Amino acid sequence: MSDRNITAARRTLGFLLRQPYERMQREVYGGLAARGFPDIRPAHSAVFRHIAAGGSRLTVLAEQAGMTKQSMAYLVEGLAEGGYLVTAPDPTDGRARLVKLTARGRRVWDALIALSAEAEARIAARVGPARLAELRAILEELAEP
Amino acid sequence: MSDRNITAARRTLGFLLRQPYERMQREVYGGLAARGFPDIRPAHSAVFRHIAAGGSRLTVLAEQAGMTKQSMAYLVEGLAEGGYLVTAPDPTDGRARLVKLTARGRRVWDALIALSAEAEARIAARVGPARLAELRAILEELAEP
DNA sequence: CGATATAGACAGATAACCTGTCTATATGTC
DNA sequence: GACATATAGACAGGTTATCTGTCTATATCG
Repeated sequence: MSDRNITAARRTLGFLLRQPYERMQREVYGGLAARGFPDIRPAHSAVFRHIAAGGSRLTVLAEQAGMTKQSMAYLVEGLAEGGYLVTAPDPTDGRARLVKLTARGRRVWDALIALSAEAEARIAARVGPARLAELRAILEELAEP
Repeated sequence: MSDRNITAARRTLGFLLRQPYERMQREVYGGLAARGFPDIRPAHSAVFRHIAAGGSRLTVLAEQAGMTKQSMAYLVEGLAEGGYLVTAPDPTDGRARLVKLTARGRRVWDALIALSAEAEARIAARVGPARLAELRAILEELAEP
């Protein structure tokens, strides 16, 4: 009734992908806020996802996340202010600085993984573990090259 | 090597959902630009997706899209400037205006549907139609309540 | 050593949202 | 019909997450 256009055209795959993605995002970042990290936002995952144990260069992080150095610098700056990261000069290159997680940052990373797993478990509870595994397999296949 | 963290934790479902979603988005809106609609951006789909044939009220569009009236007004304003929409007073309510697609707006809608179908067909070509149908079925199931 | 490339800082812009407030118009109640 | 309340949307202003362009300091290569 309200969505005459959509149902006539049926829902696009993009729309169908976005719904659970955004739902998971709300659940995960809501959970993070509830666990005492209210200033961690979805965009920050670009940092957490790629940062190496021994620290990473801004430029490398930006490249891995597929964004500009400036954008990454903005995200890193916010996280550093919140005490999730520290930066130190790179001893092997005077131009560079290494960005490293603090203990607090590592706790966020752990929480992020745990909350994602919980959200995924809720999906398994809804559609069954087999369907979830199928979904995962297809998405992994799509992610490949 | 670079993604030690991620592979250790394996890729989150959220991450796996986002990749094809963003890819489709790039393909669809890139295609739209190539077809002569370079000023249509992903956010505008919130308007196209919900607008009724006879015109819709701003407030209704905002509600259907899950955003504020102000945000919807911003999107509608841009589309009206581009000649994709017109607004007219609602004859049944002096406070309201009806937002309607122009012929140009309808061409965008058609292109949006066609380009989404093409993107989906490319996925079918990669993973096979059966896998795509499975993906769609699971996502539809997740979208339900 | 000098030319060129790279790391990241600084300045400024834009898109896509948000909250809060205000006016005009409707609507339901007495 | 008057008045209280609700609704439609405009106006002002803020934030987040990106971008481009430019600049300096440091490296590296020939």
